[in-house]
Amino acid sequence: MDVHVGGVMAAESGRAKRTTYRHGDLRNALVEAGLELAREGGPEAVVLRAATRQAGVVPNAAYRHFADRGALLHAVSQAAMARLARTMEAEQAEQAALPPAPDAAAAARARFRAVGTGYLRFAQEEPGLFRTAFHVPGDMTYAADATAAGGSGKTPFELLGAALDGLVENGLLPEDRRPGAEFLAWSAVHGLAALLVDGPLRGLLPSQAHDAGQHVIDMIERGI
Amino acid sequence: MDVHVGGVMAAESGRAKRTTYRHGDLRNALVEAGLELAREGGPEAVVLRAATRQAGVVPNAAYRHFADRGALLHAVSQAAMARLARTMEAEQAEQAALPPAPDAAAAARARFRAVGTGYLRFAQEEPGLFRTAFHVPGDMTYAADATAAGGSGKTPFELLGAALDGLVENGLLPEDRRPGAEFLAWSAVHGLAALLVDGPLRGLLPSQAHDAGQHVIDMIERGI
DNA sequence: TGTACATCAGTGAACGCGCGTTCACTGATGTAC
DNA sequence: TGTACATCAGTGAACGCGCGTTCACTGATGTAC
Repeated sequence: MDVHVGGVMAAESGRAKRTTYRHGDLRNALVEAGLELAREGGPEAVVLRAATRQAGVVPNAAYRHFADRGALLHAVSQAAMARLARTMEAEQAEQAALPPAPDAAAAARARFRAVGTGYLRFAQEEPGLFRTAFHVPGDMTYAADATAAGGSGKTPFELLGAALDGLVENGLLPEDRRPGAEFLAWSAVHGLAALLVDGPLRGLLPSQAHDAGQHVIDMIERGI
Repeated sequence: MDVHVGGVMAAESGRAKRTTYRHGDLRNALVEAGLELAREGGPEAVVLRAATRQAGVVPNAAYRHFADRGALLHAVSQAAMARLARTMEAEQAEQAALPPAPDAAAAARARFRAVGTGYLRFAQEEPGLFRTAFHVPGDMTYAADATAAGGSGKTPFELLGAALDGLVENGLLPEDRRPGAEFLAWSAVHGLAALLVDGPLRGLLPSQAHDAGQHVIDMIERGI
């Protein structure tokens, strides 16, 4: 039941064992290994030797694909950000599919709330990846960095912007309040996420965390 | 111009040089050294050997006062939290002293806003300490941990709670909105802090960051 | 007031560890003739 | 279609590093008589 990928024998789980001298897709394998490490230990756990070990390769082989450990970590961080984007997109899709077709304003509002709900869900389900996504900041705010985007080609920040635009278009947010609104919404949701992931709210049950998330999003809708 | 502290010769800056066999106040010196390390490198920089080096002592001397590196880091984290509390208290005191005596409601509101402003000021001025304060979460939410408190004996979380109580007492916050309000306010302010310290808003100028903070606090007042 | 002694804070030397990174290499792959 | 060769992905061995932690020790301090 092994799967061949360019000369790689990948057991269905655990580390790969190669049958060929060449690996074939080492760069991706290292990023994937890095994600696995980050999932459990956050950015500090993205250790070059551990990643190569998991890819079934000698440590210095990584240097064919990354300048140094920082470059690997950066790639992993971008990949984690892309996963965040995908979770947000999935949440939006789910919300859109669920109930009987509502009016356009209700749909825009649901899309906005799904942005926050998806963000929080990702933080709770994948705290290690969440922390890793935000570890190498760069400028993901403005740049449309494709490697940090989800299926729609939008980064998390761009998804939020689009949702806010939807609120304005449907008269749910006055146009003069639009500028800078992403930072207000983002701060509130990101803060709850940080408190849940790292901080003193770490012990909350998933249902409690969900409720807290809905309350925070309520506050944003009122206060934005 | 050296100052004697229990047999310790402390140069006005830099690392201490002892004249006596005994140090006299090593526990405090290690926490202080840890704070200095954390200030520049966050929690990861709180390295046992570096702290003892800075205290002018052999590495294993630390084990007279801390069970292991984690215990030292925890103490440093608590100390950082206490500094956060003091910054918030200082901000409140400043606000209270400034303008002509306003009515009680305005004072309560100013005290509330000062909680957030002080929190954000600390995050910007001392990002390393801010990250360190939140690195070992424990349960500072509920426990009145004296070592994490400021001059008033209140932890940051308790300062926020008291400010919210003040809003209720002065009719600025409906009583039925009070429960859980600290988590809404905290999330929003903490999120902006995290984005400023670690995240994509890291490059903001102090004045821009201040404006963003005031907007977030405005949102909280509206949406809470 | 003076001496003997217990306490325990800090010393000195050493350990094993995993890390990132370097070097000169080997051998599979794809291209040119 | 078959052979020679350049390319470059992965190997193997080694390095120096700072780390946390352990051990048996030494000597300053404070207390009991």
